[in-house]
Amino acid sequence: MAKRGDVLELAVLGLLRESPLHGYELRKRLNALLGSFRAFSYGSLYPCLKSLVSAGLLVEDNAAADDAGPTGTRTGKRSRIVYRLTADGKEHLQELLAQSGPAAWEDEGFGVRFAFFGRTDAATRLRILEGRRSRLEERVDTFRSALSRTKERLDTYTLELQQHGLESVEREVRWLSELIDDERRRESAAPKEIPSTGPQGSLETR
Amino acid sequence: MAKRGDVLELAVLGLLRESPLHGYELRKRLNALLGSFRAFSYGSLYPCLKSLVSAGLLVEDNAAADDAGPTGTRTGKRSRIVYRLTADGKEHLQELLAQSGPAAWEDEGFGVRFAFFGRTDAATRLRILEGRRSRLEERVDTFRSALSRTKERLDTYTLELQQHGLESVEREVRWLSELIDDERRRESAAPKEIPSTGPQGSLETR
DNA sequence: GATTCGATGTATCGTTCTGATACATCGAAG
DNA sequence: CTTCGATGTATCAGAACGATACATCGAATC
Repeated sequence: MAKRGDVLELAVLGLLRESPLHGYELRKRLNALLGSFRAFSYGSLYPCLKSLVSAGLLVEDNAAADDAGPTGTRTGKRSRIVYRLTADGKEHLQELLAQSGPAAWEDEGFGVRFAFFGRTDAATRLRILEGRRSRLEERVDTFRSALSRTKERLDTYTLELQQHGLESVEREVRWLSELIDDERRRESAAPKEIPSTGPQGSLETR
Repeated sequence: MAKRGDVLELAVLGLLRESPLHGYELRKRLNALLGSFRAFSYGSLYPCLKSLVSAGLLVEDNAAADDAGPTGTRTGKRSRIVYRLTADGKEHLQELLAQSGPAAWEDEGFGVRFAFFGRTDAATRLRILEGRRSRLEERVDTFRSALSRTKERLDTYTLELQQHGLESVEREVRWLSELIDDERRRESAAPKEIPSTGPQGSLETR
């Protein structure tokens, strides 16, 4: 199925869920949000926006009323195309966020899914985190065995690179484990409802 | 200038420097070597091989003589196209490995460069490592300031994601610093020549 | 001893993505 | 008053991807 494009679609819908935005601002937030592992160009953003509009998930809105920009109040008359989420769009977003299969924990999709966990229900969050973790664990196994097989005839720098890559993934696994523990703690604290304020301040919703 | 394709080219030349290989095996080693941060498909490998052949850096070799494969001795008559580095190819590879500009320390190129550090001279290694480190340090600064600016109005999970991304880059910087220290130690131990056996066993050549 | 199956092996093709660029307006600096 | 960088929309040639087709091999399964 589709891969790359789906990620962009989800990211756009997720960002527009907060507030309507125009292309330029959208791209900035996109790359600020996912900056550590992904970047999008206009060449993919604009086509994506168009297809979302024609699918009825977004509408273009040429107004230029209020803008919570850095400084200065925007007063009208700029030629900016503001994109806004429709009801269908919101629904579609919720459907995407409710997915908890491989699409949600593979490399391409996980980051964006995680960024919008605030709109994802607890059970789905947990499933995605665990899926992601086992995915990475199997990658660790693959790497480790490949490493022990070829360790002897490997160049020093190659070896160092492999080792570092392996440790990066292991670190990722530990991170996920902590997140999973947090989720579990919160779940047992409020078995079917989201707590308004958790007892400890490590992870709480807004 | 060219970006993506250059990486593949360098990786292919670097791998073939060790021994002639056919496409399938080449791709496997490619993804084993760079697996932690990059994957190539046949759709890019074969065109790359062709262009390298027509540029005279590689020659096709339809023999099937010896093969240091996992088990079993290959005895002839398989339809495999083995690629071998020409003299021009070796020269070109050395030129590429001697580069120590931005191309060598940006995200795309660094990994491959590092993997072939065994064939790169000490001064170039050091320059690349330092370039890479300062590149990542400035990224850390960007991230950190963006984070402190938006920390308050950020979703918990988004914040967690940013934090984790930031820590990943910081870890990378520490790794590079260690490597740089090692290089410096070795350089001062043998100011213009590569030592055959270093006094401590952290990093030595083959 | 026939058959299934996964690994090996070469190759291409439609779709998607990128990097570059063009073009235009704005605010601030000099 | 003009230069410059940030903002803003948009497109295009070329590159890369994922999928797929096709074929042979070794080893199991029955």
